[in-house]
Amino acid sequence: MNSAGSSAGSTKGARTRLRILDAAARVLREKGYAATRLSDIAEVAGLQTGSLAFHFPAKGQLLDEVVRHGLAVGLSRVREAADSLGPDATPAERVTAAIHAHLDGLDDRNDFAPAIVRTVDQFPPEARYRLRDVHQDYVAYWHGLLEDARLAGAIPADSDTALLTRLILGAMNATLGRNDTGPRERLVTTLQSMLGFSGGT
Amino acid sequence: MNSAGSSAGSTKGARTRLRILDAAARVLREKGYAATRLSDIAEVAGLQTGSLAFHFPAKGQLLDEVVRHGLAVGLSRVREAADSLGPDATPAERVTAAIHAHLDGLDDRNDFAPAIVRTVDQFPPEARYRLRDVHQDYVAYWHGLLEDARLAGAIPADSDTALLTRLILGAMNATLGRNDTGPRERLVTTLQSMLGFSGGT
DNA sequence: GTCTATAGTTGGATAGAC
DNA sequence: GTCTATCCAACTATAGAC
Repeated sequence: MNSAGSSAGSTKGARTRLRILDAAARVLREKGYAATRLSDIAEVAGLQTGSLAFHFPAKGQLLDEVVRHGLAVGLSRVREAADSLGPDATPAERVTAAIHAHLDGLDDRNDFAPAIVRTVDQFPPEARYRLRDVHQDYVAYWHGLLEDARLAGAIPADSDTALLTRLILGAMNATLGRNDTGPRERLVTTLQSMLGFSGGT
Repeated sequence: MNSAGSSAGSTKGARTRLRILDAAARVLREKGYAATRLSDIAEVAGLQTGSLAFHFPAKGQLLDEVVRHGLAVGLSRVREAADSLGPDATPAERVTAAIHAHLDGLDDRNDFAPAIVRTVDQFPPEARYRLRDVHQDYVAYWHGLLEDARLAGAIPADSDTALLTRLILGAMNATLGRNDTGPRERLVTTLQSMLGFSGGT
């Protein structure tokens, strides 16, 4: 989820805009919402502070856009990972692929997902309200995956998949920035067992 | 975890200090680290901004103290809940009691635990470093509970309890501020099943 | 489209009266 | 132990040249 930029066919302005978003995600991840200064973003993006105003009217809108962009990219990555398995894949396999994709997004080399996980709760209430739809889209997609798995018998029939969705996302996000979560496979296995997986990697 | 104050036998200064901590926890919970102004804390505590300096030399130290105090109280609550079951209780019962206590702390009527969960990641790096011990104490106590449960056969023998501790704490903390997690009993049951509980409430 | 320069705020810290 | 008053640094936003 790094590199919002580098789309080839864009205008210069569009490319700069994406460079600013990349920079903002990085600063946001490192400093948090209120401590993120436009001057920091400008420096990382290689511009002067005043120049940001041409692309984004205010700090709030810029940071909103980081969340929108990050969640949109994140959802498309997860969706692609689950869908690319082809029509013969089991729901359990799709969930596992989604877990891998989500964990990949949280990787320390990325900026957007870590920035969002660490700082959504710091956004001012009005901003959180504006952004609730994109959040809901992400959660809803996961809920669909788990509900499919439940209906297919991969996880217990009496599972509350809406609740389970919240909890498993919380569990995954709690691994952010920890160096003590061990190897990826062990982590994925543990998450599967938390979901009540029976068979079917 | 509200009300750091109201200890009877304290001096006036000590009581004021606790009133300031209560106020700081509330503001911190609502606004996040950097957006928390000393003037807000002072207003909630019923003092003038300048008066805070008498009790805490700087904003950073005041907010550090919120985390220390909150985690110390939280740990003692969890410990008490698990220990008060008496010597005949099973490890699984102790874990369940601890889950209840942790969830109680996250309740919206409290300030300290929600403030800490929402904002630790916003503290400046030096502060997080200073606070790592108190965090570690909390996590270590939970790890001990889960390891006891594992050895007693209440959760699968091949569980990585260190990892499981991180994940289950993350799952519980992810319920903070959500209104859609349903009734408490369902939540606890789901968490138990995520731990791989077999029998023994 | 990006720069420099500045206006206008805000907020943490401090000094000294009471 | 708390108040008032003030200083000073930091930062967003904007205006206007290039």
